[in-house]
Amino acid sequence: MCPAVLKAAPPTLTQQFEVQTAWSRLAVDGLPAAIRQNARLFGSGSQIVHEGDEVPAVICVVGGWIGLSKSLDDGETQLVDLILPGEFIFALGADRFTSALQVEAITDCVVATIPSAQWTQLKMATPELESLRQALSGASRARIAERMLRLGRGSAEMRIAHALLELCLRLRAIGDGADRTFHIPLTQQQLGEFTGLSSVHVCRTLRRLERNGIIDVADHMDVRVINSARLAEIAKVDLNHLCEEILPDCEPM
Amino acid sequence: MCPAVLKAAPPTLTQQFEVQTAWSRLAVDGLPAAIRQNARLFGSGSQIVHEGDEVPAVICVVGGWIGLSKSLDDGETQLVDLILPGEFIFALGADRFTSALQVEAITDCVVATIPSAQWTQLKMATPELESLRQALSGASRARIAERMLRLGRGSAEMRIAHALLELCLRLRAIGDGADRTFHIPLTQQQLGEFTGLSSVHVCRTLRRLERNGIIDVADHMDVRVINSARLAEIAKVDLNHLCEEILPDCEPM
DNA sequence: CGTAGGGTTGAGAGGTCTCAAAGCGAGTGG
DNA sequence: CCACTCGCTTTGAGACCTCTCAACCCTACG
Repeated sequence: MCPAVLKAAPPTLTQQFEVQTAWSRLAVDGLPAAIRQNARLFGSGSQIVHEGDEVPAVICVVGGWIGLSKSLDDGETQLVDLILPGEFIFALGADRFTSALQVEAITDCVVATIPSAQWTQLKMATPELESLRQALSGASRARIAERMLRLGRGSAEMRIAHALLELCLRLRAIGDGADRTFHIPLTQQQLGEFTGLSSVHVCRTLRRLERNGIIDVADHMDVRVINSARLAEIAKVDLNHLCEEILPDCEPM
Repeated sequence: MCPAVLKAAPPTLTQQFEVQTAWSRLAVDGLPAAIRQNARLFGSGSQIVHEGDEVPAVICVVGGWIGLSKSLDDGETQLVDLILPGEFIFALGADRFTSALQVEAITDCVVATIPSAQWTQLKMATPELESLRQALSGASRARIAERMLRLGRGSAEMRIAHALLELCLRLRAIGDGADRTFHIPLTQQQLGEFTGLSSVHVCRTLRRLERNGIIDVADHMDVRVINSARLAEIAKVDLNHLCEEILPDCEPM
């Protein structure tokens, strides 16, 4: 079920660096090399770091979607954050050796895990990496807070609407989902784990939004936002504000 | 309602440094001085950083409880994290100028906000500060993930039980709440904002736990955990594991 | 003594969950 | 090429949990 690592990263991986990201615009010489050197391919569903594993200092997602999750013993799972291409994962645990979160490949993906020692070296060479870390982990924290607010206080509709808008903005930021059409590589079950809903209720909620002409969902989560103003209203978000908050840099939609 | 800053920190503040913390055990010469220099007293309810404000690099909580929260326009609020004496707040926003969270004094408290420039200097002088940052922000992230899991998937009882255990452990770690008796300076309303419940339901849930002989709650949140094994079972936590995860260093209870 | 801010308790409404069954599409082996 | 299976989606029905509203109590405080 979980084919572990597929294979060492093939040379073509370099092409994936074309994703426009915060760090690709930074003049950080060592970083691309370090990423290239550590990049590996993971099959969808495979664990990149197990909960409790020794963890690398930084995990760079080059291509594909990563999920950070946490589970109860009975299997109930919460997707705490989704990491998209161009984003990094920092500070997985309280000590530097144990991960508090499970890091799983949602889709097939290319990921570079950078060991602490190497990261320290890189930071010596390029102090800008510190601002990069700050920007990316701040953005992650902001996203999580925003989601947590709706998890604690919002309706199913609000949570779904918010999740769709968040993902739409983030995808746009990496050059995907222009014209507010995009694919979400999650099952309704996983979207439920992300929003704290049962898969059944995710389905109902999506269809209600669709019936009301706010979005359109085709085969397996091909989403088109038809009425983004209305969707933002349901999600109770200010799009401009959300954008500034959850993206390292941005323009509104 | 919100008396802003009460006054500049009086000399007696130094006494509050007695709290045993991760960083007090670190040989970091510059830090206590920097904290003393920037420490101020805030009255309960006052804003330390407003959502959207320019933010300091680090906020050090010397005494009292701080709440990090996020609100919807209609006033619905989620307490994303609670910061206790000895803990620091890092990386409030995606850019370094805008806070994604509201930072509010829950009780009267002593807080030192360290500007970016000074923090950078301190880090130059004492590289260990980097591990400190990593430990503390990792712990915060772990706590948030743990809570988010229960927010998304758990019952009211599980959330309350977890919150009580988390706070009990964290208080014990700073020398408070030995014998599993401790005071939580939150109203039931605020505990509801922390756990994603209405204040009414917080009340009912606490009383149910009390009726079942698991905890005892006296005037205004003086909590005594009577049956910690049962409470952990309800919270679905492994105390040892939780301890390692959410505290920078620890012993189980 | 009156007021205000919590806490407690009840009743009813509503949202979300679970269980269950059926539909659909892609991949597989006959 | 067709059955078959498997995973995912869709829909219905009923149960259950939590919310809201509302009243009352209690304590601290002016």
